[in-house]
Amino acid sequence: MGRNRATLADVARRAGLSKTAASMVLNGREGTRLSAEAHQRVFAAAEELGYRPNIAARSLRTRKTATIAFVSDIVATTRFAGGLIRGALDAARERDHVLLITETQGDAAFEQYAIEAILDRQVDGVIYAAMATRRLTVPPAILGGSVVLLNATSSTRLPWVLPDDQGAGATVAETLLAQGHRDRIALIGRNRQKERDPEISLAAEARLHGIRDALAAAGVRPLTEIFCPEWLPEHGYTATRTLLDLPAAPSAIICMNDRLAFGVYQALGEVGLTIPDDISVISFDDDPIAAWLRPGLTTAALPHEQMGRKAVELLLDGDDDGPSLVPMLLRRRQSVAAPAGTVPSPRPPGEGPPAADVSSGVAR
Amino acid sequence: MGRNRATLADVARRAGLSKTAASMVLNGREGTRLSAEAHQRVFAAAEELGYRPNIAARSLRTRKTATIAFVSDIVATTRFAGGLIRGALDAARERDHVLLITETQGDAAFEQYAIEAILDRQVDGVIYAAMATRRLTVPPAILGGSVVLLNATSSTRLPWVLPDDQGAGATVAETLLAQGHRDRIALIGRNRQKERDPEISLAAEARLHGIRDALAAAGVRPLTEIFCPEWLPEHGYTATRTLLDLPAAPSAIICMNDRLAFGVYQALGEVGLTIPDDISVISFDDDPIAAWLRPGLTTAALPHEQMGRKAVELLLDGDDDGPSLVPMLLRRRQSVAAPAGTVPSPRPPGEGPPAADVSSGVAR
DNA sequence: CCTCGTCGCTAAACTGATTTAGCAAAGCAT
DNA sequence: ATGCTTTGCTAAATCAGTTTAGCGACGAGG
Repeated sequence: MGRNRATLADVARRAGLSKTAASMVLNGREGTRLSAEAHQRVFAAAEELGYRPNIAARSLRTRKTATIAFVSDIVATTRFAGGLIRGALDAARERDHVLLITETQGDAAFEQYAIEAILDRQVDGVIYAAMATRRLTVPPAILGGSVVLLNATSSTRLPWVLPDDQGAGATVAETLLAQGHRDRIALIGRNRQKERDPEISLAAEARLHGIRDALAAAGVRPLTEIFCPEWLPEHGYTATRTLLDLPAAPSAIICMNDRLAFGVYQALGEVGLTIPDDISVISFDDDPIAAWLRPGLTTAALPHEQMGRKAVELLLDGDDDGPSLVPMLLRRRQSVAAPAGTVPSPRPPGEGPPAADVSSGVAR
Repeated sequence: MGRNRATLADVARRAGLSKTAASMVLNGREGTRLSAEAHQRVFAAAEELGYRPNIAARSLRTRKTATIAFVSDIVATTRFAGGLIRGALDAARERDHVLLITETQGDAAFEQYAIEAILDRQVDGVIYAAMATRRLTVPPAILGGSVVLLNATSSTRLPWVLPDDQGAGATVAETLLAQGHRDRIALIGRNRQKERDPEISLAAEARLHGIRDALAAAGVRPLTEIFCPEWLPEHGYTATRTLLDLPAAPSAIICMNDRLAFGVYQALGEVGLTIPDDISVISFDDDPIAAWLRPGLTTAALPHEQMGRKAVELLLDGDDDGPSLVPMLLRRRQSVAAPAGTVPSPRPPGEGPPAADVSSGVAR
């Protein structure tokens, strides 16, 4: 692999010039006074030899490696990681960079290893990513270089990229309101721990706020809010059973994530309630299951790919250092309808949804 | 980041020895005649200075980078990728290596970019991975070095790592047989394309063979085999509706993967059939949804993590070049029971499953 | 004709490691 | 005392680039 590759010296020799000249031409150095003809000859020689610079040699001198480290607590192994990595990968490729991936798994020793591996390889920058949107502590050792936090914030003053969970909360609430739901909107997935401890989650509080504020703006309060120890299907299931035992039946359920919603579907199915005719369900994340459920689950999508992309852009381009809240678009499927017994607001065919602006999930 | 790191020269100076001596000591070179005291001094100096070698400089000389490229068609962005990457990451870390990740997305230009990036960085080896278990074509440019195929085979003579789909097929069939299912076992997910074209899938045919052979060994033939254009929940759903319209009702359904099984659950739920009391369901993959379904889906798990690990081991250790079929263990949950109207074979508590050897999913 | 500046280019230093070739001193045999 | 080997260590080359310093030729101005 890579045996007998042409070196810069080979190119220079073939072009009849010095290594210096060849280097300058190939690097497009300004202000050099090399003739147009010299340029031609170098380019031709490089082309003919299929010359590719040796990155090790180059970075020995320049301390640049065209490599970005992607360090995550555990993200690389999660189903959510895909988008994050893919976006970063794409953006990196566009900038002729490559991604070095490591995982700390929340283990101090592993983190130490990752840091050293990164430092040893003199990466040009570090993307420090978290699986769950949260606040984390960045190891001081890497603070010397450029670092971008992905799906995370930190007490350190560092650029970060987060999904706009609060905006998504508003979008979700407004979507239900637009359909005519008002006083019978239930909320599943309240969780004190997640809401209070930013080291665990930033999403819980933000989503809750977005929902509450949007409802309040319409003069509405949630009918019930059910707490869940975790955001897994089983908890959505039991929460729904609890909910259905309550005297007042909800017309719509907002779930704090899609896995909860899956549990809601299961519970509703068991008691013979139909989505969305009897109850609407709406949620967050756009987990793959959202598309697989019947009926398809309407949900505010985590923009993982754009987030990964953005992180690389912040790291490498640096220019765009505005707010890095990435909007979460609402993926409209079939789980939301007007409340039962309501005449849906008239909507002539082909005129689009009644609250089109809401569906765009604008960042705030 | 990594400013003013101590160099080998610094260590040598502090130890009062030459760079040569320091280098040899730190690399644990045999046959050097450096005194025990010299060793001590070098180690002490390196320790005191927090010396870490500059990898660029080292690999310029040695052409080794302690870096492995993980090239995939699209695997890095899939939910299935997690385990593959995590296993590789772990095994790489144990061997003091790091992973460089690229994705070709099946695009020739991207693949070209990935190859060049890899060659430029002089990685020590390449893991070429596929999302779906299949046969693929390895770009000749990387054949000069060491390459291991992960979740894929190739016409090129290269070591590969595959899940033991055929063994899993047998395990699955035998599990149903052990429960007393015989002549009413239906199969959902036949697919001519997948079964015939190894470039699309190697799993379909292997699983089918495993199932058929195990059933045949018990003198049983599948009751019905339903074809599906894809292996998605909706296809499992419609396949089940079709199945239920047939005169003979199945006692158990084997699905070619978990997403199909999800569709089966949906269809069965709609018509009011209970799993496993009315019908048993069993499947392949151990997709996250398998655990979320109610009842939990019994399924032969794709051993992604072990596969990723194995790939690195083959690449770096090389010694173990035996068959790299990684067994797929059966994840026993609650979706399989004895057929309705059957007295379950007596099984005293605490004695383990009736066919314990089957449950271990031995590779074959 | 001399000096100075610009043009077009190059030699050599430098990056930080590994590795080859070999040197000085000590030990040993003759 | 002399020659040979072994011991313990080092100078210098090398990897493949980038970068600094500067050289020779030429033209213009005085």
